[in-house]
Amino acid sequence: MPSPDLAFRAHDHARCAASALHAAQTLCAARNLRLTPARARVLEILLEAHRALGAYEILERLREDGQPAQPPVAYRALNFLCENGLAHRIERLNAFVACVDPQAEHDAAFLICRRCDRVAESPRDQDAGHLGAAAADAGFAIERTVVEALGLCPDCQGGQP
Amino acid sequence: MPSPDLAFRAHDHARCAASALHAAQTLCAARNLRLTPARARVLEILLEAHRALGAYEILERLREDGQPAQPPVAYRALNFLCENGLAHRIERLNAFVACVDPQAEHDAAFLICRRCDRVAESPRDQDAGHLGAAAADAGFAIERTVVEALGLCPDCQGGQP
DNA sequence: TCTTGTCCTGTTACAAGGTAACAGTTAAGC
DNA sequence: GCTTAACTGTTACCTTGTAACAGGACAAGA
Repeated sequence: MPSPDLAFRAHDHARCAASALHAAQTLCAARNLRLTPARARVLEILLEAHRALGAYEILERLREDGQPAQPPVAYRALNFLCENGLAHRIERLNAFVACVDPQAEHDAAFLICRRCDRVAESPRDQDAGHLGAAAADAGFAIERTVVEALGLCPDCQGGQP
Repeated sequence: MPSPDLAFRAHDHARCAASALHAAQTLCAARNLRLTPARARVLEILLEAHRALGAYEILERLREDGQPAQPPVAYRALNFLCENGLAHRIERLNAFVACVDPQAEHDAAFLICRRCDRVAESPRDQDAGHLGAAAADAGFAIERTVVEALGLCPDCQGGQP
C-alpha cells in the first residue's frame, strides 16, 4: 500500500492516478462489476484532482467534457465507487476522494487539511481501541466506522491560522 | 462520567436532562459564557430529544414555542454549544446531540444507530492508535478528530436490516 | 433471433442543510 | 449615561442531496 502521507508529498500524480485507475479496472473485472464510462470518468476526475472534491465540482468537470450532467449522474457514480471501495466519502467536507489502494470494501482513516483540502488516507487500526470495547459493552453492533482528523498539512503550517 | 451506553438503556431522561442542563449552567458561569435563553432552549431541546436532531428539527421545536424562527437562530445556538463542548455535531447525520458530560472542548467518539438515530457518546482514546503515529510521520498537525461508528443499537438488532 | 428482465442513464423537480449580510437590541464596562 | 461589544431578527440566497419516472443497453435463455 502507498505510504499514508503520499498525498502531502511531491510525487508523480499522473502516474499514481494511472496506476489507481488500472487497479480499479482489474478489481472490477475480478468482481464482475461494471466500471462503465460514466463511472470511470468520475473516478478519473477524482484521481486527477488528488484531493477531496464535492459532487458539484465533479459535475462541473463532467460538463467540461461537453455533455450536460445533472446531479444524479455524479451521485450515482460516487455511490458505486464508494460501495465498492474505489472512493471514500469525507463526511466532514461533504466531499469525495479516490481510494489510493482500492480493494474490497474497507474502512479507512483520513488526515484532512482544512486549508488546502488535501486528504491523506491512512490504514485503519481495526478495533479502534476503546470504541470496540465500549460498543461490545453496550451491545452495539458496529458496521462501519468513520475516522477523520482535521488539521494542517505540512505545507499549510506556519503562517496564519 | 455517565456510562457510554447510557443512551441505549432505559433510564430517567428527565433527570439526566436536568442534570446536564445544570452542569451546562455551572460551566458557563465558571467560564464567563452567556448561556442566553435562546441557547439554553436549544440545549434543552437536544437534551429532551436524547438523540441526534437536525438543525431544522430544532427549528420546528423552537417554532412550537410560539415564536417564528429562522435557520440562523438555530445555527448560532448550535455553534455556541459545539464550540464550548456542550453539544456535538454528528457529521454523518448532519445533526447534533447534547453532550452528556459537558466540559472544556473535547473530542469524543460516537456510536450511532442507523435505525433510530440514537447516539451514544464514548470517551475518546486519545491518540487513536495508528493515526497519531501516521500523522506525526507525515508532519500533519491534528487539531480535531471525528470518530463515528455506524451500526445497530441493541433495540434495533434482530429483524430486518 | 427474439424476448425478457436487469441494470444503467437522462432529466425534471424539489427537499434538506447551511450562510452572508445588515439592521436592531441588549448587556457590560467605563 | 455613554460607548462598545455581543447577541438577536430577518431576508435572501447558496450548496448538497434525492425521489421518481422515462428511455436505452445488454446478457441470457426460449
